[in-house]
Amino acid sequence: MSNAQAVPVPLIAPTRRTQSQRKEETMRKLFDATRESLIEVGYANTSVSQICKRSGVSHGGLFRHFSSRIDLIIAVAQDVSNKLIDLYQARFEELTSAKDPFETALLLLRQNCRERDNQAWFELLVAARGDETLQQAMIPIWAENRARTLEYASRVFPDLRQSRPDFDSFIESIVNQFHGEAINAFIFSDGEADERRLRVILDFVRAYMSASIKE
Amino acid sequence: MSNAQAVPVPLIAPTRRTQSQRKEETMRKLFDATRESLIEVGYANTSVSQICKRSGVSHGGLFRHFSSRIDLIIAVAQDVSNKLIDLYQARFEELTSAKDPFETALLLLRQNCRERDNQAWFELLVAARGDETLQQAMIPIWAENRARTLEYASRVFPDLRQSRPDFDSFIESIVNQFHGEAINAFIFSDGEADERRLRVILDFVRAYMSASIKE
DNA sequence: TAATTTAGATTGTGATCGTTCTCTATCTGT
DNA sequence: ACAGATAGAGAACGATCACAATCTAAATTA
Repeated sequence: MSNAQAVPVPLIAPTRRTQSQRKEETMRKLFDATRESLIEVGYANTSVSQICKRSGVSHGGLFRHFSSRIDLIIAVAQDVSNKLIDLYQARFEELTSAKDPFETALLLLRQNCRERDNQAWFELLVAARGDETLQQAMIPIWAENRARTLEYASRVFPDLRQSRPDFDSFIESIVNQFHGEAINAFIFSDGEADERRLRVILDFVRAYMSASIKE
Repeated sequence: MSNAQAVPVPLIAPTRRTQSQRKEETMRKLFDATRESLIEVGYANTSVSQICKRSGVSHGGLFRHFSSRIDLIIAVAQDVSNKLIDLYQARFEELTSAKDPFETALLLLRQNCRERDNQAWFELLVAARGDETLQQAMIPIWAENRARTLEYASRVFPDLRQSRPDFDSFIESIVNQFHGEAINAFIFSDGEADERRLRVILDFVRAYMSASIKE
């Protein structure tokens, strides 16, 4: 006992944080763990225990901040949507200075739809069918996601958006195509077939553009 | 007790059936109940109890014919795929005598993607990500579904298929678009926006056709 | 018709589900 | 420094999960 208590500094750093810091940090852990769980094991296997195990947060910790599992899921849906929108924005902002904006835009759009977080997004879209509460909560989140996507697209091609009343439908049909491709990729992905389809769609885009110039 | 046993005919018809008839009938009940459950309450809620309740078959009856829940799910996946393919075929066979085959084909294709069974199909596609066994089983089923779809499309437009090497990619990109539309419809459906997109795609199809004639 | 096999119903089992409860640790206002 | 409030840990709850074991009904074979 000669040198005991000589240095009272605890080995585990106390890391003094405010209550709101503590709260936000564990909520962030829960968000990340839930999103990862949705991506890796799917909605059906994203249980409370699964989330707690991945986040390192206890059941008690989880239910302090969320009154139910579905409440957390909904919060994660909003978070995932925000992340995806931010990615859209960041990439499309770069795009304004691209050489071949049409092809580059198409590639970036596809890249976004193949994003890791997009898998969580699809899990939530499909799961919403089976859960009335989730579905109701998803409607505004989904609407915002859709609107912001169109917003950035029209920011890249302002003239086109001006001259063509069907511009939004045009963009959405392309996005839908990549979404369908992403769903099928859940089962099997054929890179070459993807490339061939991209060329077909690029023809489609160019035809749409040239038709616009004609008018 | 005067007239008791006078007529030994049981009130509940005995309906004498062979063993294989009995077997097939309950398996059909299980298939239908599972498909309906997938559509109505989603994959996450399609439990063994749920299936038994809907089909009127007991747990014991279910596990006599399927060694596990996932075995039944896989069999249902094959069944749903077959139903969808049969629908494709039936509708496209009618199509060969249509006036405006392009627009009619597009409408029928969209109709197929909006089919009730297609919701079960998407549930299975997405759920397969979270279940290695299901995913492995889905690969050949999915591949067959994809191949047969292309087969019927090329049967309707044999000349186009001949002259254009990218015909398959062309068809698949359109199918993908409708699939993406169907996924979004899980949350919210905007009929007018769907119509506007259909017109855009119809322009796309016509452009593809006229480009073909040019060559 | 008797023996055997197959179909199907019922009940039970251990694991896991979402949620609640109790208790301790940490932070905040005084 | 002390009291009150908030954050988080962990055990326990009833319900439900996939599945197994046991048993009865029906069809087949002899």
